Amino acid sequence: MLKAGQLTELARASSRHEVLAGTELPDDGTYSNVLAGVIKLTRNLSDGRQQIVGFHFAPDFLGRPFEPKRPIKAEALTKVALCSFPRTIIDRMADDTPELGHRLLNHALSELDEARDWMTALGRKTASEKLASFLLMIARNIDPANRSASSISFDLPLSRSDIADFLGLTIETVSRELSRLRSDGVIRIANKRHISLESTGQIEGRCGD
Amino acid sequence: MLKAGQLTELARASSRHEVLAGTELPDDGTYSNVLAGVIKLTRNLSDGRQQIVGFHFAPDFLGRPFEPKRPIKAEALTKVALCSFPRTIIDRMADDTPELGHRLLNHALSELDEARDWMTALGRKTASEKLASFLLMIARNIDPANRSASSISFDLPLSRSDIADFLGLTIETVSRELSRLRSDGVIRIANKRHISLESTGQIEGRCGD
DNA sequence: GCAAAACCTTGATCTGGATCAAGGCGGCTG
DNA sequence: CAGCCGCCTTGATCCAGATCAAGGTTTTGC
Repeated sequence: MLKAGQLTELARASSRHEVLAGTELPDDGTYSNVLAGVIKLTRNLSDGRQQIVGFHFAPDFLGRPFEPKRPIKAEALTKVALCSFPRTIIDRMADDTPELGHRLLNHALSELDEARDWMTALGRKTASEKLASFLLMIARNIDPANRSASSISFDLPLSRSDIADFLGLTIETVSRELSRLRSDGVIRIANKRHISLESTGQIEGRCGD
Repeated sequence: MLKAGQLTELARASSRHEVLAGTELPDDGTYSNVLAGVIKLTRNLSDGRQQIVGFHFAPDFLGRPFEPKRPIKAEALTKVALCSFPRTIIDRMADDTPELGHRLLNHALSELDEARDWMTALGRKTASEKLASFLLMIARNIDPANRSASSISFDLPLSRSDIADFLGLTIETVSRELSRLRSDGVIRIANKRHISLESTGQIEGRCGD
């Protein structure tokens, strides 16, 4: 898709780096590829209420070509490996290479689809449906190989408080619903953070959609 | 931004048409400009619960270049005037004219920003903050000239039931919160659908962000 | 290895918004 | 113009999830 000269140029301008969990990723006008790890995007109301409005899992784009600054903060949830490029280079290449422009557009559109799915969850699903939908989403994104597996096991990259901020609930409700899923035999929980989905079918049935 | 030949080609391939309020707009792979009116985008859960996930006000793009079908339905809320183009032409022109590609991308990104703002409202705002935010959003979009006016008056293009489906509330709560805003002197309501915002500052103060 | 801090769970109680219920108000239709 | 239907409002009651409260468990720092 890219020409040889472009690849060389990209390679020269790129910089790889790693950040620890908890690091805030400044919006420095840079465009990045997420090589490993998970990033959360949060939006705050003035009185401190918080909503997580999206995630970036590896491998994924990160950055806002052509866009004005927004009151959205990006923060690493796990150790994250990034490969960054100056925005100017990407913008120029997108002009020369329609295929790259398509990919940026497609990526934005699928983020939009996801945001709308979560609007539906936030507005119309019950707490227990929200938790089921959330676990399935994480399972499928944390390792793309899981997409169609019938039994999945993974480490949650989020604290209970982050989960609450994503699902529009409180920590206590998240904890209670996880306990309920466990006692219903739908999931297993080890060390608070390690989750096993016994049967994806059963979880899917609890998502409400 | 477009070359003369492209404009001719677009004009030849375009088709203008109007639809009545309530018409569903089929996802026929077409790309349209909304010349007048308001369109709602809805997503349904299998048991009938519904969420409105976005609106299109004139003048605005409508269409999903390069994207697979999604369980999202578009429906005219008012009489709508559209100018449609076959997707193939737009896609081809976007390849030739980077400026057009940028506009498509920018448009998708601002829809994404809006969706995320509403995620925050759905997850973290109270019913009364949701109503205030909603009225302000409608006021600003129904007539772009309103953007900075301090006192605005307009006809709601949505029924109470649509408002409820957008804000994740019930009809009754929407009605009660509107009554409260009226009795607090923040808005005036005539004929159920005609709203006057006495002072945008006061409404802004009730949006929670 | 001990203490403090951070995070999580579970129970008791409360409450914002849902649900149930009963009209009110236009606007069509016959 | 009477009666019906769709839409909206308002009141009474209920309940899912919030808030308040009290530990338990894991991690961190010294």
